[in-house]
Amino acid sequence: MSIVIDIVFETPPTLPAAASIIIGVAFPQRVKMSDVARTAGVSVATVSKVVNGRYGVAAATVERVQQVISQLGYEASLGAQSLRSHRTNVLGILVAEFEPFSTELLKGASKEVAGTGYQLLAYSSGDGGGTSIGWERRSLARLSGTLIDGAVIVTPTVVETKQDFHVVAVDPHTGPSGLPTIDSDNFAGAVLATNYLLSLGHRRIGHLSGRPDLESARLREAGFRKAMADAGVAVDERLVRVGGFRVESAEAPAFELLSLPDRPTAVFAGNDLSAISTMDVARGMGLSVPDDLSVIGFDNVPESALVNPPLTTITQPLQRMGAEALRLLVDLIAGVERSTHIRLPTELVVRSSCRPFPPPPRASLPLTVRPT
Amino acid sequence: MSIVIDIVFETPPTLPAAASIIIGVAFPQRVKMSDVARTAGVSVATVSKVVNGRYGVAAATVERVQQVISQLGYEASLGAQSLRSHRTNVLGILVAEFEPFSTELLKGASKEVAGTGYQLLAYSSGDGGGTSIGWERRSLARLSGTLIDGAVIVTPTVVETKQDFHVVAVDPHTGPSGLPTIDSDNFAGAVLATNYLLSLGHRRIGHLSGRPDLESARLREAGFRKAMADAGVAVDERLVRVGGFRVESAEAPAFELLSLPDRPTAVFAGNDLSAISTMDVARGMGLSVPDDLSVIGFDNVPESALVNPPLTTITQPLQRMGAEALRLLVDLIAGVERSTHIRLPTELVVRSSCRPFPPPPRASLPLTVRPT
DNA sequence: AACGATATCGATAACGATTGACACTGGCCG
DNA sequence: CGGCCAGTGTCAATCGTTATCGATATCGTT
Repeated sequence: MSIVIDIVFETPPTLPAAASIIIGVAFPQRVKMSDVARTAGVSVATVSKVVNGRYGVAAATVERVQQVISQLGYEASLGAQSLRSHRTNVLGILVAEFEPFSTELLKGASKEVAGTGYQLLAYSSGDGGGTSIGWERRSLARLSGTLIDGAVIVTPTVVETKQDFHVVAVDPHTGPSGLPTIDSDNFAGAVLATNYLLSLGHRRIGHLSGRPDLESARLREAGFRKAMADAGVAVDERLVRVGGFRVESAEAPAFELLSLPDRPTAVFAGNDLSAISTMDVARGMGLSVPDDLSVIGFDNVPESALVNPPLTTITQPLQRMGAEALRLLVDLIAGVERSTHIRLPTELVVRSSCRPFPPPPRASLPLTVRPT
Repeated sequence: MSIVIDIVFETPPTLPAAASIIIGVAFPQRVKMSDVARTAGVSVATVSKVVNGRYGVAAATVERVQQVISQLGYEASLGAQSLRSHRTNVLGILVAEFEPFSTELLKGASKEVAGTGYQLLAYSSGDGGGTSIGWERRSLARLSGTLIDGAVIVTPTVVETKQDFHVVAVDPHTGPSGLPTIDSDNFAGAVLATNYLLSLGHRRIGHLSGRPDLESARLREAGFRKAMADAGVAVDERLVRVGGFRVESAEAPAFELLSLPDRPTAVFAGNDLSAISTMDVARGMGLSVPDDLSVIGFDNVPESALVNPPLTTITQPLQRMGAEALRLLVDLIAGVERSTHIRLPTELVVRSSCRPFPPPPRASLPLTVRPT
């Protein structure tokens, strides 16, 4: 009758048939190379040769072994394989936790990895709160040498380099020195953000800085100060606090900032998460964003467009950064000679979380009604 | 002078000092258990006992070994460890690729994993295009038994269960049968979406269905048909096409749909990515969304709010689904008796990609100007 | 027919960590 | 003073896979 009805009714006889064979019956145990060897009547060494396509196996044997492999659904154990051969064709992305920033990088890397022959393994140390430094080193120690052929590390603060193991850092501690690095122009972006607030008339501008151990956080604060100085506006140091780049860690300093007797009229948050946190805190204090307080963020994670009001922010091309990091890593492993530091540009994205100061006379509604 | 200035200037003497010791000098090689043993003057077996906190080591020896471990920065190789002990305290999330849907689940799972003692490993088979079925089985075969203690599989179509290995499926092929499953109320959500378009006056409504092998896609189409039938509107089968849940795979069918002589006035896309794709195609054909075409999606991935115009869609609580999946997996491993199927609710999120049909007379601007 | 040159395949030793079995060291008691 | 026991620590086997190298079979050549 209809194509789609057909699909709905035709699928069961095919797919579930295969599924029912497989579910819980066929391979109750993991099938290993020795199973394949026994079934095919050869030794595990021969199976290994077939799997890795090495020389010295008769065509007929290759055929038979491959038959058995696909029949039994054999797949090499990543753990055992890497333990022995130190080559897995898997690349790692090491993050402290999966938050918007790192998942955007992940999306970019995932697109880039297609066609390279590598697979992607993202590993979270589970150290979200940043309670212990050195998660990068620990994760790297656990996975490198075995399991992965190279790694992209997101916002590392301490990194060691090892022999024969390639690492690319995204937004690291030490800035563009030492490790191959991908970052964006944090300084210019911060100047952009601050100048935007200044151009709206704000003078009492607060800043929630990021984790002080990250180069990007320092550059953003430096850009903020530079723009303020160039505009001839003195920075009130009470308006500069450590926000820590996370929603939870930004709450207290944001509250302090907004509790000041002469609170800022605008806040440049070190990243989008702390900006979102600031907006929440402001709302909780009965302040309206942007009417009572302008807020600008940094990063342009997707979440920044989802909040109310949508956040004005500085965009860095996160997915592209992830893709560039992956490409750089692949090139390093392949031994390609190339530049090992890539800095991508930042841009201002105007949404709705900032208003001029002092506010224009509210004639009707702040939105200008355009004539037909 | 100020706290922040202090931090900025005080950090260099401390952190980089530590970094410079570590970078490229201290541990050129991976440090393994035998290194620790040699340095501490004991055997590897003793080191293993200390690491795993087993009985039979003198307090003084424990102390000394731990000293050496932290001094050398030893960390057990995940590969070797799992190969032998079959217990790693790492849980896997298996996805075909890292796109908005799976990364949202990842965020939710990442939050939930904190405090459970597990770490998270996300593995992408790299099979983005869905070219080969069975990526779930292959990934599972590669990682289970070794490396991970349990897995969350995202949108699997074929799954086998193994002994002593726990798997939770998110949005699977077979619906809530067989595996422990997390999904959302796809049918109700689709009815919601379709009724919304109907309530706006649309009658020629197209549908871009999802991957026909996913239960969620079938339920969404079924909900669409049910709502249409209940409203007494016949479904024009030429307006129902397979969109495949991905941006690229939706382009051709979207183009076909919009090229019809009597094209639909509204499209219910199977998910947000194909909705976004539809909007792109429409723009490319000179059609305005929502003036010439209303589009509604499904999922409410963050990207849906970023497009222009922001997409009206059905929200499913993706992060919560990821969190629930992880919690279910942890409970299963711990042997907790509990319900193994969780269905979460869906809701309509109205943004700007849908308009009434026929359009209201355009007096001035479509936005009503509210009196002061 | 006898020989060596290939082709094919299998036994074996790692890789790094875990673990049960076992050997050593004292101290203490009979 | 010998023996026994508790307390420590080491040996060796093992997980699943790969690399080396030796063993066997096959074949052509003279």
